[in-house]
Amino acid sequence: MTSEELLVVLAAVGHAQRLRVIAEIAGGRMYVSELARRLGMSRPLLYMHLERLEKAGLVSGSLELSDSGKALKYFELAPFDLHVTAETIATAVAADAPETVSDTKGTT
Amino acid sequence: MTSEELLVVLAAVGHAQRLRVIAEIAGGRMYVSELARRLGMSRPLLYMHLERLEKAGLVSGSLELSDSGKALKYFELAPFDLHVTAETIATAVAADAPETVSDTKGTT
DNA sequence: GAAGCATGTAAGTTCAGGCTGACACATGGA
DNA sequence: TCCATGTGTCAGCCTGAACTTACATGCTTC
Repeated sequence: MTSEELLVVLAAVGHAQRLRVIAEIAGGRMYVSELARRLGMSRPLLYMHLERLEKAGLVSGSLELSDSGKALKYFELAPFDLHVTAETIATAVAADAPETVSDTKGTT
Repeated sequence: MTSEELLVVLAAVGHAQRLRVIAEIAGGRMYVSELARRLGMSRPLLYMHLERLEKAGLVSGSLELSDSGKALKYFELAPFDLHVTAETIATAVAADAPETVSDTKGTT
């Protein structure tokens, strides 16, 4: 895992609102408008956060038709298990910068 | 663990530069100026990041006197092991908001 | 057709965090 | 004394993220 990939997830999860979003849909899938009402935030804003969470692979959304024929966008948690230690981070950063500067080998 | 505490750590670790800082001192303790040179960033900036990491409990610094009598501020990793799952988050957020709105119990 | 509720998106604004440059101060050595 | 190197802090700029308002669109139901 590169540091960039790790960073996307960490940055995604490192925000109060997004933590609330995760906590909310941890209780079950929900469509956007409903979720926005529950969390007391505007839909456009929620959209942004959901987008970010989705890009990080933490949630996944799917557009579905309700009985009444209305289109509802449901979001649910994607199972994730992030283990963060100094080693994890060091490894990720190392993977990100392949060229060991201190080394004289010019394996370019 | 409240969501705030969790957030401090996650936000601290959710930044490229700070990941690099952690990765760097994962290889051993180092004083600020040296660290700044290695990472190629200004000391004031590094200070800010170190402060944030320290507040999150990820690193710890100590001012020491070198042989030459110069004061050096050494930073080293604080052992940490962060496990992030939907449950972790949900629990933290729940701990943050003690009043269960949907519940009628007034166990305040 | 108007009202209600849903998805999307495109403005625009505000604000915190990231970052730079310059400073004060201390010490050791030429 | 002057220079190099270290700590520590402050003022200020600037970018990007967060957030709001407003709109277009589609579907039902009255």
